[in-house]
Amino acid sequence: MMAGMSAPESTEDGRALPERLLRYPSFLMLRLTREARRIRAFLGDDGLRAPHVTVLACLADFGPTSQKAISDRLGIDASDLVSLLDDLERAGYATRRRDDHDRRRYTVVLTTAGKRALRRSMGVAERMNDLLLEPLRPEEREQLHGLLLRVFAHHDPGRVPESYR
Amino acid sequence: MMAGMSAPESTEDGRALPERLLRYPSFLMLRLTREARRIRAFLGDDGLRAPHVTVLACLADFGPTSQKAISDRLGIDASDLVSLLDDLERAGYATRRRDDHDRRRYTVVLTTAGKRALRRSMGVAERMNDLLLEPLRPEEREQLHGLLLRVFAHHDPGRVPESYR
DNA sequence: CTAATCTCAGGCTTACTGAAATAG
DNA sequence: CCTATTTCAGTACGCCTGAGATTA
Repeated sequence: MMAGMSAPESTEDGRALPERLLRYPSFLMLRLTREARRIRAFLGDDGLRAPHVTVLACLADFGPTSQKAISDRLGIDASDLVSLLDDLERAGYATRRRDDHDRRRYTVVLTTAGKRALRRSMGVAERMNDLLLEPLRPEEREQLHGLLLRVFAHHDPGRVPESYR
Repeated sequence: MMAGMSAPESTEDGRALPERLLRYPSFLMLRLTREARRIRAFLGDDGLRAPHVTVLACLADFGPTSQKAISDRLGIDASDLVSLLDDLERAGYATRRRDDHDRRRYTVVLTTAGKRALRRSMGVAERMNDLLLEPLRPEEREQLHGLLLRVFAHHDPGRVPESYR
């Protein structure tokens, strides 16, 4: 029938979200993580997703470690870590070596190619961050970051190193 | 062998995350949405998850609408909406009525029980918000909310009604 | 014998794609 | 004939549980 029948909202805008939801920072963060994922996909896929990069950063910053130690540090389940490391190993970014002192353990080591991949990924993260926080001035970005960090540190004490506030 | 062998990090703390990741608001938001989910689970499960509540709020604020209109407004895929509405209908919180003017459409209506359920859910959301933002003072919470809202409005123009900044 | 580490199988949620059925 | 709405089937991800295999 008529095309505009279902959209009498030229001013009302049929895309507005319920205000009672917009009031909650947790709701906004949920939607913004969706946006961040979209931006990251747009910037180009190097085959690495967020958890992969997290693991690479862990290996780079804290050196070769067992899978259990990675799991504890990152809060990634040990069983999920298996396939992540399979991916990284297949791509040549990390290797598993048996620990001779405790043969139950593997020692995971970052390769040279892995370091390169991490550097590239951090470049993408930087551009994504710029796009995501585009409307904020530098001091506002710092403000946002500081508030989020305080909230996070409150719920996950120990995950934020002393040196980093 | 020795129990403390794998934890020589009394000061180093084996749970610290890589600083280069903590620098990114998007990383912190990702971890905080995990925390929010945990808090919500802790507060008690009324069987409704976040998307269910979002749909209820949509119906309450904008009245009876077609599934397509809900999908467009909330950015929830139409195919995913099907099972959500199945859940809500089964719980007696919403009903589907054939649209007589366009029999392809259903008109989704919020029931009285649905309004009650929404009120309860918003109560849970309020307590979750309090727990999540515990370390922040009221004016800091307002600051955080304002910053997140501006970022969100920038990426999803039209989703934030004019009346709501 | 008990416990720790790694692995596999599988469930459940969110987000998405493609296609069928019905109706305009 | 082509399009719109709802629905279903199936994929992939993140998060979680439970259990097996190997080793301490």
